[in-house]
Amino acid sequence: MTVRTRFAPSPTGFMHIGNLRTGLYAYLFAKKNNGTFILRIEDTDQERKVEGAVDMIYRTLETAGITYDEGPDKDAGYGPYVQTERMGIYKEYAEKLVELGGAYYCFCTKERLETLVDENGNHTYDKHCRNLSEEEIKKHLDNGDPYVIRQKVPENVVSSYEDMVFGEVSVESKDIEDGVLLKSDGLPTYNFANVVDDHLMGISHVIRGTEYLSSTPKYNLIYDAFGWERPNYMHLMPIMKDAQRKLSKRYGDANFEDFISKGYLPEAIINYIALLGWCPKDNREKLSMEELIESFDIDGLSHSPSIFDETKMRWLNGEYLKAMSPDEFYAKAEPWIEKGIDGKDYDKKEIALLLQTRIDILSDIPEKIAFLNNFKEYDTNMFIHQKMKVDFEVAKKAIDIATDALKDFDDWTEDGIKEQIKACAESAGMKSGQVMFTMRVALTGEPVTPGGAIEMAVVLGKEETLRRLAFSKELIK
RNA sequence: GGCCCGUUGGUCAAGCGGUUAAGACUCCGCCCUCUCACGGCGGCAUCACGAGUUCGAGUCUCGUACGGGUCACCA
Repeated sequence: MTVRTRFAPSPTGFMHIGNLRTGLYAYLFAKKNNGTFILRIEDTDQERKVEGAVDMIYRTLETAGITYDEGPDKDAGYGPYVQTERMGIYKEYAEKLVELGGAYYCFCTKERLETLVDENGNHTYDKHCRNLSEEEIKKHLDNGDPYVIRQKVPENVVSSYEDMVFGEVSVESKDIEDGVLLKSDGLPTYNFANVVDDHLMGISHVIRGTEYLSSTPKYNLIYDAFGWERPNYMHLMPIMKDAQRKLSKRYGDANFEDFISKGYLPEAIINYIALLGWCPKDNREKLSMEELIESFDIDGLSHSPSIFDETKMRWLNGEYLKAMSPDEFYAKAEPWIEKGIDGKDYDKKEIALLLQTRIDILSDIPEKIAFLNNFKEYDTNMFIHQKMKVDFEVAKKAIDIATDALKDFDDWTEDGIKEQIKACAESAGMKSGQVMFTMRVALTGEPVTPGGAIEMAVVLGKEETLRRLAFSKELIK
């Protein structure tokens, strides 16, 4: 069987993580089965359309590494791939369905429809126009009366199908409404456009959110009425913000681009969301796109919603950062380091080396190195260290030792400085650890730094190192 | 409310009738160590509840509770 899957987002804003995951799974499933992955833009809802949203979809898929084989700009004979460019098609098929007995004209007014509300406030259609005679229909049509075309749901049948994730799903036809297929403005509803497009585009596997799980039998009835082959279905549980709420655009940072600008790597985001609702057979946690394709299987799909946990995504991102070569990491980190040192003349490569194992996301960088261009009065209590046996007296002595050791010293390398400090500490009768601890604080004014005293001295350079030592000495007094 | 779907630690989750109920994140402790981090080792903590089927149930069935979805000329 030729596998053809599709991702059909609506251009109504930025690309939401949950939505992206649906696209990812459709992509993985297609690639796993040597199939074709198709992008279709579902923009029939003109009211919710957002300017620039289509570009956002392209951009997101590209940086996420999800490449479609067919789409608006890659027509393989099934186009157009944008629903508003397919408008003529739907009306034609809706009329065809009427001929086939699977749909009918409905001339009910909005006012009449509004009176049809059940005790729970839900709209229900009473099939008023289902059995209009040929003459009545013709009369309305000739009058130019506005109309919609509704699905003619067969009576007393049970529509069921085998969902690839949930197994058998069935719904009785009495629970299915004669829904609108073609609106009075001549445009199709999602329900209809979706079926027609999926069929015409030869979609073999429909992969989408569970919100469609219970309406799928209704769509199947349309396939049946046309005499079309039904596709296979895979419904996906949503990604949640917490136990009750779906991840929502309103909470701000649930979209792909935001995470990218916060310093997440696209591959880490993809990896993480792939694992939300799916688990590979071997339980691996870090997988590249190729590995995801290789190990993707339906068995691993979850039957229950998953809560999005940014803490874990941070961790995963950190793993990706650590796995990079120093050069790769530097390329990614450089702009953030620049931001942190604010134009000061420090060796950015050296700084990158210190940072690589100490951050989870790139945006952690500026804060971690702020002390480099911001060194002023600090709390001297930092010098007091029980375990190290350092107090103010020891600290002053240690600073003196360090200063003396370095003021005429020129081998400004890690090894060089380290040996020099060690030697001088010992000959002064002090533990090198005490000197280095003190020196680290004296050089940074921070309780926590991305590296020890020696590394800090190397990054700061000789001149700045001596200046800060002197400054700290004064401060302790 | 009707219908549909679901429920394993705080979170992601493995598990497909017999397990000491994996693993990961988080958190805590220890080791390493000039702070932190990395790395290594260890720890806390889970089968929603009740019946049934069975020699045996997280795994099967049925109820209950809880959660989600859906009932539009939105997608």
